[in-house]
Amino acid sequence: MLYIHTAMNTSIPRRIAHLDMDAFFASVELLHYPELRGQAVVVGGRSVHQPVLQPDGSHRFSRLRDYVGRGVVTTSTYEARALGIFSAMGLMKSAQLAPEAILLPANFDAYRDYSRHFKAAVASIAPCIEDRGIDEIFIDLSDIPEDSLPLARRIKQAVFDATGLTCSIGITPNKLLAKICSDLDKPDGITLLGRDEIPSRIWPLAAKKINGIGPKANERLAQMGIATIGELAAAPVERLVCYFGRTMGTWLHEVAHGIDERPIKTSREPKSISRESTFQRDLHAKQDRAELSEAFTSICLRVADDLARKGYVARTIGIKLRYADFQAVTRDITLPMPTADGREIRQAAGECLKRVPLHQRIRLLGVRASTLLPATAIDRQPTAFQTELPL
DNA sequence: TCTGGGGTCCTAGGACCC
DNA sequence: TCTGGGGTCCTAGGACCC
Repeated sequence: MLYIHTAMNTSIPRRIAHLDMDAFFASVELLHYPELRGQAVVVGGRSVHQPVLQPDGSHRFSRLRDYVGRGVVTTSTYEARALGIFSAMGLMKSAQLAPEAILLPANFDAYRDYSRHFKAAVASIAPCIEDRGIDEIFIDLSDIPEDSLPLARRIKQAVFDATGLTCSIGITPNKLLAKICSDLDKPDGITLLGRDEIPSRIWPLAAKKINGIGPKANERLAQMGIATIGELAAAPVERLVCYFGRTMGTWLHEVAHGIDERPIKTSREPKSISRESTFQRDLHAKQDRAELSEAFTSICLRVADDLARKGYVARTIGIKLRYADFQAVTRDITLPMPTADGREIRQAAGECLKRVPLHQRIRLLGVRASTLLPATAIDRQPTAFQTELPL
């Protein structure tokens, strides 16, 4: 029962790795600015704080205390984390904790480049890879005849040779445990774990270490007197179902026992493509109408551009607003025919906007395209549903 | 001076159909 | 006269992740 069916339909235990780049964005920046090594460095904010090249060839860097605006921390070096600065923290708040920390703007083109390189390096050793974003991957090592420790070392070396960057790897029987384990010995670590070690090494960990248990679920667990994964494992499944519903309750019970049979997905189709923008100041629908309208159109055109570049058309167009009080609302509309056209997207998004209250000032505006189809599959005929409609 | 941007998945109610 | 039941689509909101 501890085994899963592989593609060959034989029951062998899987060997799944999770690889996580160490402080990825910040580490890429340190490759470009090695003089910052050992310092508290923060990546984030709007790109108005580029380092300035001095006449003597050195760089003048912005400090956190100089930042003004609505940015958040994207990544920070381990030195900055030691000062209490973590991802998603407001920059203005982090400036209070570490005013002298160096602030660098995010350079996503460079990170994407390094991302491709580290993934290619891993693929040269282990090709069965699931993308988990720019800085992490799952790898199915089941079919590779090499012991886990030397294999992990070889993968880490390949990543370092290709990028100059370190990563941390967890190797376990499934994705859930691998994700937990890659975080246990960071940075530059390797963690191997077998099923028999779940009680001793997983159960003492906080429940929120499980991917999928966020702040809300953690708070509800705390109300039940559950803080660790072990306490979650000891809870009767009926009690969890009672608190969280059937789906979430049974899932919590399973993951606490280290059960996770999700396969490695080596490719997937996108479900939605979206763009959003937080304004530097909150805008009013009437007083700032021109500014708002221009931003709205620009966002729609960017979505259209993204659709075209990626080769998709969308049947559903939606908007997202965040008001000054941070409350968010969404509206969407499904079109009779899929589109990737900027004007049609702007038109549909405009219809959505009419259905939203606009007395409060607006902090954020976003546009989303969903129900995607490959552009090649479409000759812009009405869908079957439409053609069958009686006149 | 709080709180980015790009995603996925789940829930839930109503419409609509058989 | 207390009036099914299941399936799918559409819409809105929210939790969560990187």
